[in-house]
Amino acid sequence: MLSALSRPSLNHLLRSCNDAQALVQIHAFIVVTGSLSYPHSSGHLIAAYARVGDIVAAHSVFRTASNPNIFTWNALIVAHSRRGFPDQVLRFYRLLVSQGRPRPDSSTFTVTLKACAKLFDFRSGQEVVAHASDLGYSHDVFVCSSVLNMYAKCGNMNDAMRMFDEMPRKDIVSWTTMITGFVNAGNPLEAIEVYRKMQAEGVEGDGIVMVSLLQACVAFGDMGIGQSVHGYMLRHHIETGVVVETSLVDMYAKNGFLETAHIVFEKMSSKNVVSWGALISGYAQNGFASDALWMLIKMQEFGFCPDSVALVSGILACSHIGFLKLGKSIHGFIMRRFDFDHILGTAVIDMYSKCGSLLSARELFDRVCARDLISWNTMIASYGVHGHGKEALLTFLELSKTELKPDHATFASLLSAFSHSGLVEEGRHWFNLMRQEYRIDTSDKHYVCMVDLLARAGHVEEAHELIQSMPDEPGVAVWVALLSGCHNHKKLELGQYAAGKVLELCPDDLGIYSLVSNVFAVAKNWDKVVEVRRRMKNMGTRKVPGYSLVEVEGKLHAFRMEDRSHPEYEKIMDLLKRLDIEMRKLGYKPKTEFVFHDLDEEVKERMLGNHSEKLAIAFGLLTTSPGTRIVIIKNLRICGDCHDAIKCISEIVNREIVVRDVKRFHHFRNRLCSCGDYW
DNA sequence: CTAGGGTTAG
Repeated sequence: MLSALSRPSLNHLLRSCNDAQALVQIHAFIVVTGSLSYPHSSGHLIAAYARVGDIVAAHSVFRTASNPNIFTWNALIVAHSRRGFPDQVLRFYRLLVSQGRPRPDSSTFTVTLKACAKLFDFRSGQEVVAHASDLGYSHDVFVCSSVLNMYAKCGNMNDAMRMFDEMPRKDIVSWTTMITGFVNAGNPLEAIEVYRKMQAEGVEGDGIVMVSLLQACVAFGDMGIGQSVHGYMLRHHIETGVVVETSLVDMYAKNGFLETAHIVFEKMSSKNVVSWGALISGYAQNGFASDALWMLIKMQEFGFCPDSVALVSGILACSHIGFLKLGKSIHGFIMRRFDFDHILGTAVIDMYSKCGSLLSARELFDRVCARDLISWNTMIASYGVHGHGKEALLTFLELSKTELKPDHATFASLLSAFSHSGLVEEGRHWFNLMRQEYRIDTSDKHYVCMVDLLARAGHVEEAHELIQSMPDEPGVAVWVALLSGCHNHKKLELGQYAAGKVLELCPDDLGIYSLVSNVFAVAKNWDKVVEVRRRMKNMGTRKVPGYSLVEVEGKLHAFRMEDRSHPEYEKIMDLLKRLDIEMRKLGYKPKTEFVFHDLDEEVKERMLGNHSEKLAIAFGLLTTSPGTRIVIIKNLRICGDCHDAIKCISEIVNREIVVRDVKRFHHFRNRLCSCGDYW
């Protein structure tokens, strides 16, 4: 004969049970001894089943409970909340309310309000708030901070603030709710302001508050505040866990301090996939592709399976360096393990496009069901950078047939596609429609596209008039667009005016200075030429070294200008020498004006011949079979001489050559180039 | 006697 346990010891047993099998036995024991009728015991049993992940068993206990009290109900509702089923929380809350008994208590309301917040369901939230206040919970700190959070998550910071001000007692949770609310509303200044008030009232921040503050620093883009938060945490011995430390890693990474981010990461007491994801995305977003990919491998060596965030960052890194082979294999990994969501799908589409495989990008775009506006924008932009303006427009028209509404980014991509393809009429037409029909505010970006489009086609006066009609002060890119158009069409007067504007705005791109200097040189304005040259010399230290990447048999090969370190250097130079002879027969003349040093013509020619893209192409020709297409990824803008040279090379060797520079793709096939002049 | 605030991505 079994004897029943006392109520406290039974409840204690249930609370400490974390093993599914043991729980089943305890359950059987409870049933046999008839202890289920103890108050709270069925609640504890439900909670225990929820803890071990058996929501079905939790349900059945609830159903068989003879007289469920509020504790039993709460146990079931909390079980759904913990397992991430906010809609079920709401469902059982409504069921409870419709029965009229037992009376919901403070916990019922807090959990339900949290569910509304998660679902961004403001209407249900208001319903719950009304009910809670009817039952006299308007001053309950727990209920109040849940209401604050519900308002904040539903984007209603005004109501949240009003209620917060009226709260007689505030605790650390209600303060934090307001701080994070403002951070998420994109108002980091207000968030920091609330924190200051909290401090002034003598409430000391905890780890969670620090997380919010670090996020505020990221949103604010202020490294100084971030570091002082870190310092404060150390001085005040604020308890840190994975989440807090991950936020620190993220803060340093997003501000571009990858070394510090890595040190903090290494020192973490424990790490999880999110910590890895924060560091990897930091590397990927700051252009440190190889570090991102290295850490993606490392995390697996440490036993972590990459989540979609880490994979998206890996994909992003591949896009950066044109690593198609690895991008493809990550794509495969995703297909085996995940369903495509919007973000994964868009990242992979973008990767194919950026690695030169526009067709694969489109194919995936058509196959993936998870498409949102950003996916469409990405596809339109992909056509644009590849110089397929017509297809960009067709895709835009397809988008128009969906429920999605094109935004400023859609039009930026579309207009840019027109400008890269020389579709002047379309550009004018859609620019006007954008403003008049779609009511989208024009930004600097849109003007850059339009000025570029018009000026490139020779309509420099119209482009200038457009600039003069701009509501805000035009940025340097707008003037550069006008300048390059004037340069191409030998409009010297306006060109020099635009050049002056460009110089005023101090761009940090050497290529732009060379364009400026060129315009003055053509106009025989030698004083200005000398001045520009002097400024170029002064910024020599800020020069980014140029490099080109080419993928051969799944391996990336990097070349820098005059890079003699490559084992095949002799063969590469030999091939380039032989090509040079053929190129000259086709009328190629080295454009020595693209060497910005005062040197002999002969030396300049030799320097041009050593440009990284030429080395990479020669290596590609030597190592791939005839007829294969060669894709080059360049970190700077392709130079005008290389542009001419590659046109000829493509014809001589009968290969399709694709060069991606910072702005767009240049497709070369048999002396045709999809983008006209190199600018 | 439980419940409310927190980390990474296109």
